[in-house]
Amino acid sequence: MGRGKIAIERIDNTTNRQVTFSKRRGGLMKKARELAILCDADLALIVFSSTGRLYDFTSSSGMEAILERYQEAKEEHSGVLNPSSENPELNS
Amino acid sequence: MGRGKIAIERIDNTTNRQVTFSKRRGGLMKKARELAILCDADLALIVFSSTGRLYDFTSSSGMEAILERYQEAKEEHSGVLNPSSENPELNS
DNA sequence: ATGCCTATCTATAAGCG
DNA sequence: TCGCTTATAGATAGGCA
Repeated sequence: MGRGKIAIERIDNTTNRQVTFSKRRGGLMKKARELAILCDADLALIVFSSTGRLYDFTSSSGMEAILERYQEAKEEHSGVLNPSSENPELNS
Repeated sequence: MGRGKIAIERIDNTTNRQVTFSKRRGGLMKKARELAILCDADLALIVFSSTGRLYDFTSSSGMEAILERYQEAKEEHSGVLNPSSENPELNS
């Protein structure tokens, strides 16, 4: 999106890469926030720039809660088949 | 984006919310992947739908590595001030 | 309830000051 | 090198098969 299209491959020019990182990071964070609100989703986004800087975003429940939930989901995935003791609002 | 614009607030209609979730989740994952490639960023994205389903994406280094790195970064944040032993390619 | 389509709305690549 | 601007590529809301 922009005056010209670009290929999805590493941007070699450092300045340009950092500018693009800054712009796209913002856009990604915004999209993440919108998804969380619009669809009532619980999410976490962790980003490290190529210079090693950390940026993150999480929906209301917070990083710790989401990471815990992630670990639980992974455990279920590899063992438990009927997680009936959770999801009080699992409808549809 | 779309035939009409929408407000960023929870979508009440369940069907519509799930359709939107599916579409936007895909878009978010794509953007995350593009950011990782274009800007050589290391990132992790964890998403739980409102029905409790898990979706995730990580750049090449993988979820475990990124979560470890996240914890380390957090520790540094609250103590170490000069992480000079890293970033071999920190030029700008 | 799905998947594909496209008119519109957004994000953003280049430019400009 | 740094924001702010704007033309254009890209995402997607609502439709339709």
